Amino acid sequence: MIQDSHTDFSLGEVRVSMTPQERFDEYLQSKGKRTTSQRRVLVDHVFSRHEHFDADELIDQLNRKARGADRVSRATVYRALDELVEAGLLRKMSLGSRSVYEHDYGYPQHDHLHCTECDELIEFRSDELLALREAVARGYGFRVTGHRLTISGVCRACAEKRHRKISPLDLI
Amino acid sequence: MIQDSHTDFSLGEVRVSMTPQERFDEYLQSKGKRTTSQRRVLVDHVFSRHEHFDADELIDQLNRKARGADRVSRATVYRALDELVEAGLLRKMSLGSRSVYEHDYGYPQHDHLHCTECDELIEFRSDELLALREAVARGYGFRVTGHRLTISGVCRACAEKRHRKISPLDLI
DNA sequence: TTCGTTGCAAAAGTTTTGCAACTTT
DNA sequence: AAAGTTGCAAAACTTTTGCAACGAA
Repeated sequence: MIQDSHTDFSLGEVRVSMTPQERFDEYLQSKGKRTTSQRRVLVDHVFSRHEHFDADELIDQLNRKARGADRVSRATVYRALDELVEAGLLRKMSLGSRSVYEHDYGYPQHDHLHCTECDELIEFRSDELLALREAVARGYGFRVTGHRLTISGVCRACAEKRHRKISPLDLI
Repeated sequence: MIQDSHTDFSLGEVRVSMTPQERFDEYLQSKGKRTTSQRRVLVDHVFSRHEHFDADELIDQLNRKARGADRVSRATVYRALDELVEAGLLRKMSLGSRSVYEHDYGYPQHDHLHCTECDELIEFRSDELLALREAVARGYGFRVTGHRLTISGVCRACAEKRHRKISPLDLI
């Protein structure tokens, strides 16, 4: 996970010159905040996989992993997630009642297909969309800082599951 | 607000042949539900203006309007909002901690520019986006049912406000 | 009369916060 | 030592729900 900082570091596709840990430390320093074992454990865990997660899942995973000395409390997780978002390491989105987080640092800009049956999030990239958002914004004198597109529907797997359950005759 | 049902009814741009009230009644009937004074008051109020609103705002407005006999309780407002969404009259989105609602029935498909300073929502339409979403989905064998795009940034008014406060010299 | 509806208050679910004890710098 | 951080429990918020009284069909 942690590498010599002179080497480029790859998470997904974008190459960056610091590990998430290093980048977070930098953020903390710049804010007069401190590097603690809780923050280290949390960042390490969050960037060891590239899945979407919510606060509750993260809390569970951390508790299962480290029941001992460096447990991270619920409150601390929420506080750290806010910091990671502010530091630009994570992106937050609301997908249901809970907020969902995903990697931002070292990960390319993308949007999502959201399957409303199984809740899976499929990522996709579209440069056209970036052009479109600029074109729209220009028309309103709007200064864009970002966007979020979620296309909802049914993923291939769930569509197939349905077909197996519903006989073709039922569809007439 | 209420018109002869043989006349077309216009809310925004799309012409429909029933008032929201009529359409809601139809939905209620089809579900074996009943037309009550609370539901009438609520639908009437919601479709008397074309703004985005959340449950709390709506409850306040209704209480201010009708303090007397046909008050609508908090619980009933939440229950009715769910029904209006299911009936296709309203669309629900989560923009912060609260859910925000907007007209769906009789109103054209659109997306939003969201100003992060003043929270204003500016609506826009883009046919290109509809094409884009189909193209993307096709690539994943995904069956689209809808989408939501929110472009965030700073609206013209807020950008100007900033300029007035910050002298050009500060920007160097 | 039957059965859906309402209002209330309590409950639920997620996130935030006050505070005393504890760590990092 | 000074100042930020943690964990806990309580609080804050939004939304949902059980239930008895009420109202529509």
